[in-house]
Amino acid sequence: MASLGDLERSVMDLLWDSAEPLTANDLRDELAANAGASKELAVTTVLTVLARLEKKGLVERERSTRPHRYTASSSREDHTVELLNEALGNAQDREAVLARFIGGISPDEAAALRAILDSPKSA
Amino acid sequence: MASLGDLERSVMDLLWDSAEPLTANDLRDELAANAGASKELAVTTVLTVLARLEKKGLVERERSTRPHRYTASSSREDHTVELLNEALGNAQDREAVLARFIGGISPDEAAALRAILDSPKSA
DNA sequence: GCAGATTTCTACAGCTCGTAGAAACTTCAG
DNA sequence: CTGAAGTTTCTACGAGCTGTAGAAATCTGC
Repeated sequence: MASLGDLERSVMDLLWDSAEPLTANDLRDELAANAGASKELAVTTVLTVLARLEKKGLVERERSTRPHRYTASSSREDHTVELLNEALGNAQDREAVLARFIGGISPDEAAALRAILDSPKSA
Repeated sequence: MASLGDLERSVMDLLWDSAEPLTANDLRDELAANAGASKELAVTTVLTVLARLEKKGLVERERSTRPHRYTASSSREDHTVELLNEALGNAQDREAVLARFIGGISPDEAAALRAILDSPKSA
């Protein structure tokens, strides 16, 4: 239950980047703006996608207000972490994977990682 | 170009676990054994899946031998790392994600990570 | 109560995946 | 060389997911 389609992803990106909840119309407008005039989606299209994202648990909807307002149910980072864990899930020897993974990241990120590991975050 | 279907995944698992290249018949038999008698796939089914996996670049095929022999083109770990990077790919602030990710792994793995980071692997 | 905005329902085309038969091809025995 | 048995390729279909949206139902303010 992870991979998103292109449009679903675009919608999520907008929701993640927005501090405020957005309506379907807001999203339609933003999508049009971001993609140039080439993309003039029908509002029903956006609503369908939102309904699907809601069903997938990725967005929440305020039904109280009349134009329903949608928000991402978790941050982009948390979502990405979920993806990472999912990808790691079906790996038996996690450590071997992590080793290789670490080997491939930039020195900056390695430094950041070390800082995180050494930080007293595990209270 | 990442997610595999159930059967595709099963086939990859067998190929990854095998030191030797396998034929479609080998795979059909193993699949039947692993899944109990419930699964008696036609060989053509296995061949179709193998062809698709080959097209995806996940398996390689020896056409020289008569029953073609198939091998995974990269190790399970390398493949998983690719998935990880793919998941991270569409995240802007990789460090924030990594921080959260690290926060969620087990102490053992954290220790392993530290060891990896500190090791003189970057030759 | 109605017009306009909004949401829900229904639908379809394109793609992937599991599944496999039919047809073509290869190879070995006789 | 010829045919049978094994192997591979071609073609296909149904199910599920995604982009897309019209039609119909619903709501809301005037």
